Amino acid sequence: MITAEAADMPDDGTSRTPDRLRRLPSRQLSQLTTRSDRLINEGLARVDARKWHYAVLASLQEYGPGSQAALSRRTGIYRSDMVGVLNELAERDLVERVPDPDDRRRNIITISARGRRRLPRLDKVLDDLHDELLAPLSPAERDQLTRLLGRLLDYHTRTAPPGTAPRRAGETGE
Amino acid sequence: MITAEAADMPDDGTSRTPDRLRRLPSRQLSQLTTRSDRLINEGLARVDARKWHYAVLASLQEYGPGSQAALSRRTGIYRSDMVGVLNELAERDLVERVPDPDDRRRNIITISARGRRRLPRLDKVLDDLHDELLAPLSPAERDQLTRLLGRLLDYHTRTAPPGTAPRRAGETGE
DNA sequence: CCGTTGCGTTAGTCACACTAACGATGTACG
DNA sequence: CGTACATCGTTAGTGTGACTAACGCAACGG
Repeated sequence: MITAEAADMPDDGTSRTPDRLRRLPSRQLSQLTTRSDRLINEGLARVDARKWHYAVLASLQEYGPGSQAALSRRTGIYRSDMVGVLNELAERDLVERVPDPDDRRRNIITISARGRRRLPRLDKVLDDLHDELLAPLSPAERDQLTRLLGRLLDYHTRTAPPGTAPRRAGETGE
Repeated sequence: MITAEAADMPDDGTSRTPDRLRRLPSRQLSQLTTRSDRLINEGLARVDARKWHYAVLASLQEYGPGSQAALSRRTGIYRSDMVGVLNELAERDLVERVPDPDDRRRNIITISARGRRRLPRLDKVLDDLHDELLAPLSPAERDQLTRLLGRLLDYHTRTAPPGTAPRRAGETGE
């Protein structure tokens, strides 16, 4: 009783997603992430921010100033991409980038007063956005979800730290 | 007692992710999805498949043959991208693409014998990959997770069907 | 002194989601 | 019956995110 083609319900298949796909966690994750990312990006764009901005500002606030490389490690943003993010933040006077006198390779990034003021504002925006994201879930369920995700994330960040490159495997056709 | 900079634990910040970020569901989702996607893509690549292949084959198996547009709707793959996916599947003789005599705009896509044989193989591969993906969770927890994700997905697919374009909002700088 | 390692930066790759526009066809309606 | 509109398959292109490669420079370590 899986297919619904020969029966009396005329189903050209236009209807909806196959069962095999609907319950596939990897698929649920990527679909939901697509929605989530869109929601967050749009919301942050409305206040002229991006999620990387928040990540960097939060990191500076919690751990204090640091080099770009350190920031990269804290936030998970690649150091190649960090350059641009810091440019954007500096343009907006949310951080200051000054050369480290003790190690002339480094820049030291500091959160500015303006950046410090910005952070709670972004907290609020994100909070509201997550309210929309998690709308159908009760507080307890939201908690469950973040705990489950947290555990998975822990597991996978331990076993596969970034830099573990994606393999390109056997291509038969083409 | 939030920051750990002035105390006795020398924390250049290289350590780890700020708390604000770690518990952010949207962030957990995208990070986990990155890992998940990598895992799945690599796993499928090893058997010369991609997730879209699976999606299309599963859809054909469950709902029977259909036009490319119908397949798009079932799988969530955009019809612009469906072209390429079907090319790949046809190259591998997993589907057949024949013009619909009743509607000359349409192609009718049918799963081939080979495709039908392929599907359980992919089921197995995906099953194993999900075992790795969800490794730290008990069966009950895995179930919880998929139910929570399912509900969120339901909610957001109802309220924001694809085609709801991402807004590009006020850019002050640049 | 020299090799390695870390830093900031530039440039480029690949996949994904999505838009725009096209020509050919089908459908509805006045 | 004709014409406006919708749908189909297809091509091309956009923006973002994650990531690699390579660079020149500076620091560290033997």
